Amino acid sequence: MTESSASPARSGGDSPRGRLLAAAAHLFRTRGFERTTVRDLAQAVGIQSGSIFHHFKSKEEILRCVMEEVIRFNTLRMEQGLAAADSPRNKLLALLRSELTAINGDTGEAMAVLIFEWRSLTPESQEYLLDLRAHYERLWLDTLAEAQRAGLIAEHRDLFVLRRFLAGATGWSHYWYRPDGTLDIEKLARQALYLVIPE
Amino acid sequence: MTESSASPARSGGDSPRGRLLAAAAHLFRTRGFERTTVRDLAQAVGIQSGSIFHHFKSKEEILRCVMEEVIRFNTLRMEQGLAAADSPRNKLLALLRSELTAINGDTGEAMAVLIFEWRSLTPESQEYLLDLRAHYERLWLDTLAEAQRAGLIAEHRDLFVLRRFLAGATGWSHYWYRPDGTLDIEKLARQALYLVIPE
DNA sequence: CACACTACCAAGCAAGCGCTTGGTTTGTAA
DNA sequence: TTACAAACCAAGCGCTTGCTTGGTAGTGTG
Repeated sequence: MTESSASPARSGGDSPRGRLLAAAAHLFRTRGFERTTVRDLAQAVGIQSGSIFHHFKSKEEILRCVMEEVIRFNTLRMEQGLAAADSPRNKLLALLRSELTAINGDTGEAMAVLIFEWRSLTPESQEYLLDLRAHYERLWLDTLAEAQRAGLIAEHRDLFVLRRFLAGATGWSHYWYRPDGTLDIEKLARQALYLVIPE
Repeated sequence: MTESSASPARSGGDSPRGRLLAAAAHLFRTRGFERTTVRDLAQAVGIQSGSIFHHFKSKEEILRCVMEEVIRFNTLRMEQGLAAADSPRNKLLALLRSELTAINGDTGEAMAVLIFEWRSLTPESQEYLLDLRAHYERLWLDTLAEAQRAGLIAEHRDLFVLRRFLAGATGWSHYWYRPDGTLDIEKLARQALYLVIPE
C-alpha cells in the first residue's frame, strides 16, 4: 500500500537460490535456454554444476521459476500503475509504460526469457504459467474496453486483435530499443500510445 | 505481371535439398533449432543422419538457407504488392498484407524461424542476412515517409519507432492468429492499418 | 556434546549430440 | 556397356549434456 518501493522483493535477493535465478535470467536471455548448460550456470554463481540440483530438481524448473517470478512482479507493477491513473487515456499510458519498463528496464532479461523461451517449457509448466498470465491480460482488455466506451478507440477496431498487436510491438522492442539514446521509456510509451489513440 | 502465381519457385521443390529445407523449416519452427537434431531432420525426409552432410556442410548452414530463401521470396512479394498499389494508403495496406501473409500464410514456418531463431546463427551468417534484410526494411521506411508527407501520419510520430512497433505486431501474430476463424488476413491487415492511420 | 540441516564438492554415468568416414547404390548419358 | 557423379548407408568417433551419487564442511539448537 505504500508507494515508497516500486517492488516487494523480487527473488530471494542474495540467497543461493536468488543468485541462481538472476544468473539464469541473464544467461537464458543472452544464449537461450538450450544453449545454456548447467555448467555455465554453475560457473556464473561460483559453484559446481551438480550443486544446482540441490536447489532445483531440473534445469527446466529454473526456467519456470524465472518466468513465474517475472509474471508476478510485473502484474503487481501494472496494477499499481493503473491505480495511480485517473483517465482512460492515462490508464492506457500506464499499461504501456509498465509493459515497456518490464521489457526494457530492470526485469528486461527475465521478460525476454518469458517471451522467447516459452517453447522450452514442459506442457505442464506452460499450463501453470498461462493461468498466471490470464489475470495480466484481463487488466489489459478491461482497460481497452473502457477506453473504447469513452470514445477513444473507434468502434470498428477489434480489441482482442489490438491487444495482441500491442503485445507484439512492446515485446519486440527488447530487440532494438536501447535506453541510453535520446529516446527514453516515457517517450517510447507515448509513441506506442499513438498506435491506440490517434490524438 | 500476371496475378496468377503469387510466387516464382521457392526452394528446389522436390529435390533432396528442397525437401530438407522444407522439413527443416517445419521442425525448426515447432521444436526450435537447438532442440531439433540432425537425426530428427533425417528421419523426416527418410534418409540417414549422416547423409544430410552431403547437401549441407553443417546444421547451421541449413538454418541460414531456410532464412535466406524466405527473405528473398518475401521481398519479391512485397515489391509486387507495392507496384500494384496506387495511393500511399494502399501502399501501406499492401505492405501489411504482404508481411502478414508471409508470417501466417505459405511461408509462415520459415518466417517464424527467421524471426525467432536468429540467435542460433553464427555472427557471419547474421551479417550476411542483415544485408538482405536491409533492402526489405528500406521499402518499409520509404513508404512510411511518403505517407507522412501525404499527411496520413502525424508529424510527431517517429517513423523508425513506428516501423519497429509494426514489425513486432505482425511478427507476433504468428503466435496467436489462426486463419481458419472468421478473421481472414485481409481483415487482419485492415486492423493493423489502424495502428498507423486513424481513419 | 549430539543432532539436524543447509549448502556444497568431486567424480562420473548414461545418453545424446554434430559430424566424419569409407564404401555402396542409383540415375544419366555417352 | 562403360563411365561417372550425385545420393545415400552403416558405423561410429569424440565430445557434451542433464543429472546422480556419496560424502563433507559449516552453522545453529537442545
